[in-house]
Amino acid sequence: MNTPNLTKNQALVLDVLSRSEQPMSAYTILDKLRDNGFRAPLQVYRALEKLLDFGLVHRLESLNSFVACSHKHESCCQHHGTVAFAICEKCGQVSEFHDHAIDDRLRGWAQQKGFKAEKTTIELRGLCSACMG
Amino acid sequence: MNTPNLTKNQALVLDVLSRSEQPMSAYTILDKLRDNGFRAPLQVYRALEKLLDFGLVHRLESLNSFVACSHKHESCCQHHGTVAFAICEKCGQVSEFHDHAIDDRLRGWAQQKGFKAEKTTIELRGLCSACMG
DNA sequence: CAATCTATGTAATAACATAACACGACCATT
DNA sequence: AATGGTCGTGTTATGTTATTACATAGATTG
Repeated sequence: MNTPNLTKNQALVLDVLSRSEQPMSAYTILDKLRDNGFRAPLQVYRALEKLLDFGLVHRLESLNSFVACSHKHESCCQHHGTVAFAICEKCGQVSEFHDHAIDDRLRGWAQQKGFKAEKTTIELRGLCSACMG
Repeated sequence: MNTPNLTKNQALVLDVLSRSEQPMSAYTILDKLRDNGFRAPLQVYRALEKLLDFGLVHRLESLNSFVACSHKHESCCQHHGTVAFAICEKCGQVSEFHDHAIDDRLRGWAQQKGFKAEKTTIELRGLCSACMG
């Protein structure tokens, strides 16, 4: 899944997400793109679907929101196994990380149980160091 | 957080969830409980909120659904650290498991980054062994 | 040119979740 | 018994997230 040329809508959505410090819901993205001709949620969801496929964007399940992948451009996260997220409840900052040991344990469990994992979600909700005070 | 006596609504919701082979959305639960006098989503959500607190029910973030905790009664999951779920896309079966090594790695990452995790979500989506064929 | 594929636009609706307000049961204290 | 507090509950309305269905336009290819 190499990152192909993006369509206009995909580029707009990715741009908005990339500039944001925080995850955004589809509807927030929609609002930001009204001036660019976006009228309906579907325009956002369709762009997001592709961007997720390309690995340029991640979906945060526990927030029903989306973030741009923090691994800037070219050859993104595919190489790193599962992506984990630490989400600060206070400031909204999201840290993306990878851990091979965790991947191994999950793979081990799946193998032992005969479970074939297509997609793995790991999300920590809490407070980042800056917000702990 | 010991498991206290449940109220009528909490008991009804837990009962419905416990009998189900699959995770249920709040609205599906609501439908099942119409005959018991449930009329509005809030009745379900309020019961779920408490059951989640008690650790008798888990929320599956990637499904916007709920399951009864598989550790039957008394002294549930609190003792096991983070709970992980493997969810079969085909049959809906959910397997709940715990892994101390994963807990350790996540704790290690958090400690190193100064992140205080309040709640951790681990969900595998895929196919269970019975559905792989 | 037709056939097809992909991206797009629009409207309507479905699915998930919460806010706001009211009422009654229970319990403690006065 | 009266007061006040907390908690569970019921109801209506509303807010938020996501999808279905249908129509159009452009590019590509046989």
